[in-house]
Order: sequence, then C-alpha cells, then structure tokens
Amino acid sequence: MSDVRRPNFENNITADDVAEAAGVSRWTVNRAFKKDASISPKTRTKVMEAASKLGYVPDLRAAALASDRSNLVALLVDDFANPHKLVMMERLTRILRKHGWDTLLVNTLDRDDAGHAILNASQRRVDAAILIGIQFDDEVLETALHARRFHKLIIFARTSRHPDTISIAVDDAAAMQEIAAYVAEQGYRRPLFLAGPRTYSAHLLRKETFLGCWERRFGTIPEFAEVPAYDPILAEQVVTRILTDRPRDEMPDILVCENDALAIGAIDVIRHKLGLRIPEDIAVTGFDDVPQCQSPNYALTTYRQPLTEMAEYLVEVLESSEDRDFDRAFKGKLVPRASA
Amino acid sequence: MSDVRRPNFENNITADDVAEAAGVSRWTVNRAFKKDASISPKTRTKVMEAASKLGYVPDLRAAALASDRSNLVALLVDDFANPHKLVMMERLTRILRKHGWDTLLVNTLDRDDAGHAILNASQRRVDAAILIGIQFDDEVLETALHARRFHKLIIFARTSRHPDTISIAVDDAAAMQEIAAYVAEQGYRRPLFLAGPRTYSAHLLRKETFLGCWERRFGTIPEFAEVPAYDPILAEQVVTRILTDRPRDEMPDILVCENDALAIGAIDVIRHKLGLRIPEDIAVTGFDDVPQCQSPNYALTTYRQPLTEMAEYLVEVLESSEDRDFDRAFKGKLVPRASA
DNA sequence: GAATTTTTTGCACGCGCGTGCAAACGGGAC
DNA sequence: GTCCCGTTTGCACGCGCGTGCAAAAAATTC
Repeated sequence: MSDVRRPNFENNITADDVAEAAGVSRWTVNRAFKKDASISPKTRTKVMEAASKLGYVPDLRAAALASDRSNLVALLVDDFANPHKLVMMERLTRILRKHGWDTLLVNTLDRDDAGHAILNASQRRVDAAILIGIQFDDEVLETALHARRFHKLIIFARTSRHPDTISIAVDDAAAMQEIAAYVAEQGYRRPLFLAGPRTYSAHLLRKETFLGCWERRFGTIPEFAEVPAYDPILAEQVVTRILTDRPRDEMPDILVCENDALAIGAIDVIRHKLGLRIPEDIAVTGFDDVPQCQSPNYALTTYRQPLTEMAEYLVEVLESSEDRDFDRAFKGKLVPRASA
Repeated sequence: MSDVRRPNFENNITADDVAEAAGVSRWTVNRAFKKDASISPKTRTKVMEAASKLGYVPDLRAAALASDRSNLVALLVDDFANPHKLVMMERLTRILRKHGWDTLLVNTLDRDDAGHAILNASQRRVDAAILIGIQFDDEVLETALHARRFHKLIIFARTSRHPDTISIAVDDAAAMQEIAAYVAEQGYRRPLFLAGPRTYSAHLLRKETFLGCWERRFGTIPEFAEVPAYDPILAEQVVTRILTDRPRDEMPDILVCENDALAIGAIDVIRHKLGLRIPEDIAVTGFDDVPQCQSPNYALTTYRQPLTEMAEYLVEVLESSEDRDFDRAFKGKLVPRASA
C-alpha cells in the first residue's frame, strides 16, 4: 500500500478551498474571476491573493458544463500541404485567443473522415465549428448540421451558399476579375488557368470567373488544368505533364493559378524542369500571398486576403446571439511582383 | 410568436433520454459508448439504435469532469514562420486523433505570453501540454510546472534536460555528427554554420556539435552566424548581410543550417541576390526535411526526423501511468540531395 | 440619524457523466 | 427443479462551477 504523496497536482484546489482561505463564499471566489461581475475591489484582491497563494485556477470544463458556453471552437483542417493553412491557423488562433476563445484543432484526415471529425468536435461541445479545409461537400455539411451540438458552422476563406452555414471569405469573383484585368493589361494573351480540386461544392469561384472574364474580353476560353489538391508537389506533376514537349508557339505566356500553393509548384517546374525564365518566357500569378511570395525566388504576383479583418469578423459572429445572415465577402488586394 | 423550428441543438439530448427510449438505465447507455465496458451485445445495439435515432452524442466535458481524464492535450506553438511546424502539427494531430486524443492549439504569441498560454491550457484541464515552440526557457518552464494542472509537460522535437519535463526529440548530436562527416567527406572545407536563436535553454545542440566536430577533425572552428528566429525571411537578411561584398576567396563553400527554414532563406539569397550557383559556388544543408526540400528548386540535403515514430511514442507516454523517465532521443536519417 | 437606494454577498439547484459496488440475471451441472 | 458462478445492470454520490434571486451590507439622501 504505497501511500507515497503524488506530486501536487493531485490535491485539486477548488474554489471552495480559496473561499475558506479568503473567508468568503465559493460564489464570491468565482465572481472574482469573472470579467464584469458585481464584486467590490477589496474582496476581489483578497480572493485573488488567496487564490494565487493556493495556486487556484478556475476549471473551464465545469464552467462550460454549467453554463453551456465553452468559448471553444473547433478548427477543422484537412489541407496541410497548402502553406497558406499555416498562415490561417496562426492568424485565427491569435485573434481568437485575444478575445478569450480557445481552439480545438481537428485534423480531418480525408474526406471519409470528415464526419467523424465533426462528431469528435460535437462531443467536446464546442460553441462553433470552423471549416478551413477543402473536403467539405454538401453531404458532409448535412452530416455536420444534423449532428450539430454546436451553434454555428462557419466556413472560413471559402464561399458557401449553404443556407445553414456561415461563410466568411474573400470576394473571389471580384478578386479574380481584378487579376484577369491585370493579366490582360500587362499584355498576356495566352493564359493557362491552373485550378485546384473541383469535386466539392463550397469551392472557389476563381476558375469560372477567370474563364468568363477572358471570354468576354477576347472571345476565347483559355486553356485550363486541374490539380487534385492544393499541394505544390502535385502542381509540379500536373504542370510537367501538360507543358513538357509542347511546341514553343503553343506555350502559354502566363499561368494563372488558383492559389499560391499551385503557383509555387508551377514556378519550380517552369524554371528547373522546362528551363524557362519567369516572367520572360512564362509569367505566373497566385492567390493568398503566403510568406514565400516575398522571397526573391518567387516574387509572386498574387492577391492578399484581409485575414486579420476576416478573423475579427469571425469573433464578432461567434459572440453575436442574433439570428441573422452572417455571410460576408471581403475585398482583398492585388499584390504585383516580378512574376507577372 | 414565430414558431420557426429552431435547429435541434436546443433540445439537449442526454443519456437519460436515450435510457428511457431504450428501456434501460442511464448507466447502461453510457456503458454502451465505452470501449471495453461490461455490457451484452444485445443491449448495446438496442442502446445504440435509440441513441442514433435521437441524435445523442456523449458529452466529453461532463465525462472529463467526472473522471478527471480529458484525453485532451494542449499544443503550444509560437513559431509559425517555420514551415516545419505545419508538418509537425499535421503529424501530431493525425496520430493523436487516431488514438482518441484531441488537441487544443494554443498560439503562444511571444515570449512574455508563454505563461498566459500555459495558464490558458491549465484552465481547460488538459491531461498534458506539448511544447513545440522555441520560446520556452527555464523561467517559462518553471511557471508551467508551478501552475501545473496537467500531469505531463512534454517538449517535442527539442531536447531539454529539465528534470520535470519529458523530452521527445531526435538525437541532435548524432545527427549533426553525421552531417558534419558528410560535409567533410564531400570535400567542403570552409563551412559557415547558420544557427537559430540562442537565447533559450531547451535548445538544439546542433551548432555546438558541428563546431566541435569540425574542430576535432580540422583543428579550426568554422565561422557561424545567428538568425533571431527560424524564419526564411530573417535568414535571407542575415545571409545577405554577412555575404554581400565578401571577396570571393573568403566565401564559405558550404552553409550548414540549423534547419530547413534557414536553409531555404539562404538558398534564395545566394541564388537571387548574390548571383551564385548551388552547389557549385556555395552548397547548403538543412535539417527537418520539410516538403519544399523535394522541390527541384531547393533539392536540399537535409536530415529527416522520424516524426511518426516520435508521435507514436508520445501517445505511449501520454497513456502510461508509470512515473519513470520518459525522455527519449530518436535516430533520424540523412537525406542527400543536389544542394550539397 | 433614519429612510432609502445601490452595491455586494450567499445559496439551492442543476449541468451530464464516472466510480465502485451491490443486486439481478442467465445458463449449466446435478 | 435447485444451486452455483459468471455476467450484466442499476444506483448513490460527487466532479467544480453558473444561474437567478434573496439577504445583507454599504452608500446616499434628507
């Protein structure tokens, strides 16, 4: 019967202990930790001193259980090959935390797993689920909405027209129109559009918009190709396949890519496998403005989403109890660099 | 009185509801959801059917509160500029989830914030905290251990000798010896070591090891430089500063970088600002084997950590109730490519 | 200083589930 | 049919805190 005293995380200090030490009731202790609770400054300091002496920290599990508000969101991500995800995760967690929200990161392994991932989040009773992956089609969304134990389902940085879903994204159509105009004005005439996976419904409207713009302007529909995921390595393969051994006069003069992940793969191939120069032989544009775009190696002309603003709006949505239509499309900014 | 049917997350279905529907007690319902609980197959299916009919999902908050085991870990990250973090997050969340663990992602904004971040995690009563950032010095660790409401403090992919901390990392010394030997054998004789921030205690031993190896072999201590963060952009600046306008015969013939983030920045500068070729004029090595290393643009000679194995071991540690020394150093693998 | 208003504090009850044990059940041997 | 043993089911109590309101204390007014 080894009754060795376990390290001190065993003796769970609760609000009751602090209450006793401070000579107040337990409720007063918990009030001291609430933001704008009705409590006198004197009592509060007394409580806080006792608390820090005992090493007390409120238990958010119990708080969530009692109040049915957890200040926790689930962030569902599947698309880890895309470097922009890192930027999004940083920005979202930063701003959420600034406002007192914590983030449960759920790796949606693959499409078939999306349902399980959402169920997972449900069991933790998160207040909202934020989807920043790509594998969320209508079927998955239905599952999510059916099993919804969270109050809000937010699709971030991707447009969705699903009625029970909140979409916070950049205005893809406006953005792509701007890019198309820029490409035309710079004198490019044989664009090739490099698109991402097209199987899902809440998708980017970029390809359709670009092709449409171009047709309206020049009367021809540009060539395009699809990459099965937003992964530079897969983009390399696709670009290699479609451009290798192509006669010089059939080469595109610019690759308009659905996002930077694809553009980066494309640039690597054009330069190192096809032996062509950028932008002299083939120009390239991207979308997202990931950090690598600034590097002298890529100097990628791209489009920056106002992520901070979008994340701040997300918090606003989370904290609102209204029942209105929260969908919103933001304007971003074209960032011209040397690649086009 | 708009009696629009609110989404069904209002009527909280609990185990009691399911119990009634299935004609059993609440405890039997919860047992049906436990892995190896003592329950007859017949009852279990009966319960599960009732549960899915009602849309019941167990509440992990309540479970955690009652059992003092949450199957939740906090992942503290501060170093989002390093692309390897994306790889680590993907791998960790994947493998943790495979074993039934959820991940709370905490963005440790800066060094001063580390304490708050840890407190944050404490309040959620996570079972363990995993540190994969850089800004965790002894002071922060002490804070963490003092306020520890979690049972384990794990430093992942970084060696720490702190006694109350569990370090799961690659064997940096062995790895760097291997790299040093490779560099010497390939005939390089004027290495420059590009190191990361040096202010923190749980750091990588790579610089010390490399310099030591080289001195033992050739009797000279190589030049080195430090970059204040593992960020390609900062690496670009440092490399630009130290190599621009340097006479040709004082140039290093190889840059040995503490990790890929630095190596990538270095390559970009060498090629695009200094106008030199890789590896003919200056070779480069990295560490981590981030996905970009494979691209034809970088083709970076680097060292791969056995992340999956490390993550599996992490789970093992999490699930162990022993009280032994869990520290462990793994062997990785040198991956030679064209850059050196 | 008494009466009134305002602020501060205390409390009963419940959130949904786990623990450990006791009671009930079921199937086989005789 | 009875007895025994292993399996399955039920239950009292507690995990730590929030809600809403009532009681107490303090501040204000005349």
